[in-house]
Amino acid sequence: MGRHSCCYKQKLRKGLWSPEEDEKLLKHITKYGHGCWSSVPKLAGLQRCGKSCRLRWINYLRPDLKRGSFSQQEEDLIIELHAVLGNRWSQIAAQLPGRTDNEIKNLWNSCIKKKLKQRGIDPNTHKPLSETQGREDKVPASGDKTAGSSEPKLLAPPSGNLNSVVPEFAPPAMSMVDRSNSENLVASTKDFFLYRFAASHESSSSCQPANSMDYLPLRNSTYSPSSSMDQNLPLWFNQNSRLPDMNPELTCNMMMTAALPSGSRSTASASMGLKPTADNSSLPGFRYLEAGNSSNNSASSGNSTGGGGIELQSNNSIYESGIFQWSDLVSNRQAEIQLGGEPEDLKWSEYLNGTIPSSTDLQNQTQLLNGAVKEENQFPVDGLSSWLQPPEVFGKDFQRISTAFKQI
DNA sequence: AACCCGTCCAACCGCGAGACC
DNA sequence: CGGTCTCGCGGTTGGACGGGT
Repeated sequence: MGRHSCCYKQKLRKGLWSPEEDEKLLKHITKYGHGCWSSVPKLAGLQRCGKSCRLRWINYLRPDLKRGSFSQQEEDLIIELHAVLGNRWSQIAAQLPGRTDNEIKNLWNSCIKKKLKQRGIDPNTHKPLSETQGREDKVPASGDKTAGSSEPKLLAPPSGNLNSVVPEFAPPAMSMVDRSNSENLVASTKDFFLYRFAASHESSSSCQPANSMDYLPLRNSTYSPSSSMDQNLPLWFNQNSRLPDMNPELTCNMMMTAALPSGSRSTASASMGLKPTADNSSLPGFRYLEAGNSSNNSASSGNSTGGGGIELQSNNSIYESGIFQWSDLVSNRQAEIQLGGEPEDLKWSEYLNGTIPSSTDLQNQTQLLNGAVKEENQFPVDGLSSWLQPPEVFGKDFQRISTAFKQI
């Protein structure tokens, strides 16, 4: 390990990028892709290190970047995600389409922190300042990577009262599976995080990882203004990720029931090998799911309202029990989603497909849900997929959560 | 006009992790 | 199995900018 080799090289430019440099980099990457970043500057004729080129591309030149100030919805989402994820800016950024981790980090440090403090909330713990002031001197200095806010909330909820952080959260776990009391305590907290992941990933209508095209936004509010809530709930799973050491059935049930409204329930298999393709990525109501690897599964078409969602087969649906009220859960989100950025949504679709989704997509969706799901690691999007790499957001986080709860 | 100061943000730095040899 | 390379992440820095004096 050690320092990046490029750091030793001489005669490399540093500092702000000139328009000419931007143009060179942009032309090179759009034409050839980045491949190995260390070779990019040489091939592009830039006096920069590969690291610098990568950063410039990710933070500035990438075509899917959203420009302009953050909306209130985006800020709220950042705060919520930070409460759960801590300073994992890249993962927070993955929930905010077109935004970079750097951008979000800057926003947090320069703006959101202040706002939270003005509201009497500790930005590190998301608790009222009055609660945390006594312990303020014990907060590790920034730079201590082993502590602070970067990993604080996986072993314990951000506050004693989950609802204080996620007001709409209603722990569904107790009614879902018959567990012992001790298990319930762990499971309810675990459910909270699983729920938070599902919820946070459906929380934005433009739920699209910022730096990847391997995860497509499964949203249709853009295309179907009168769509019901279920259509607005994209759910993301890394097709490469699994949920190690967790009961897959329970996990799947929780994830899916938390993510889908009762009105949209149809059945699908516990093994969601469904992956986004250029064709299905923009399908209304279609959700990209993967929760495991079991074999005896099939997806079936949904006859749900407004385009159909899919849900894991569940013997213990919390919806059927009537305990978990979807409408309460999603009401805030729905408002957010419907207020969400239409231009960006359209941009994504156009960007990926070159067209705006038509009604034929609905037919495609049905076909897909009937089992004609094509497995693809990278869907072809006119070469774009070759230089946009998938994040490991879910794989890492589920593993972290799983590990964390194993320790409880 | 000149200076100071605070804010914002692009870019850099150092490190961990994984791939590869 | 250890060394090297590459990538990606999070923390930090420094310059541009704007407002106040």
